Amino acid sequence: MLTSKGLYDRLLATYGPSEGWPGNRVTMMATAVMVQNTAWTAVVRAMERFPQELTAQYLLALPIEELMDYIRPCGFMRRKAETIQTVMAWYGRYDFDAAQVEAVPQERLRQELLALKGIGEETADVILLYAFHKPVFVLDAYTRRLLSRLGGTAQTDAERRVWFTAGVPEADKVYADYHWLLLEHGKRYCKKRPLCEECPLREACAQKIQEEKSS
DNA sequence: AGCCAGGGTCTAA
DNA sequence: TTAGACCATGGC
Repeated sequence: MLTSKGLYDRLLATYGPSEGWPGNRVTMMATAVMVQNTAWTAVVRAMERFPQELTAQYLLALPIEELMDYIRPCGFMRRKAETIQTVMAWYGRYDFDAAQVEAVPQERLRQELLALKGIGEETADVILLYAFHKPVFVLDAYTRRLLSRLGGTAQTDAERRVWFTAGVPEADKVYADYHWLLLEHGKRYCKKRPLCEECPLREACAQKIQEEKSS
């Protein structure tokens, strides 16, 4: 079976280096909430509805109904509007100063984020990685699906994390690129089974594809 | 026309 | 502790 490093190299060669999560830190955190169980195109449409650039202070000062209206295209607007303000209030505990946040150990930050209503493991990890440059490997629907199709036998997220991080430099830049590459790949191929014929990873997935055909 | 997106929370058993 | 309902909207 393909190794994690092999997969990373293959994806990098295919799609090139990532452009990272778009927007400044605050935009990044807000869009991380907006994209929960939502297509990225909806997030883009929501961002276009805001009358100005996002800052933490602006988002905190917005009446909740107004914030809900801006993010409407993303769905789950009641919950997400509340969560966005909750995250910004959390950022306020550090005086909206990224350097202060980054000075805190990764695991403690993770616990703080997980304690916020509306922030689960994936969103917490994405914020740690892309907003505060902590070396966290992010697991999401795409990475789980792809690992399974490669023939991975990991049953839990802990096991999946071990597989993905083995043999790969433990650096936020690498994890960020890797996560982004997995998404780029997943959006193009793994969602649509017929496209497997032209997928750059088709040999690596061959066994799984065969199993599906025969069932 | 229905299915599902880069999830998370709450509740019931 | 785990499965299932629910949250809302838009793209395809």
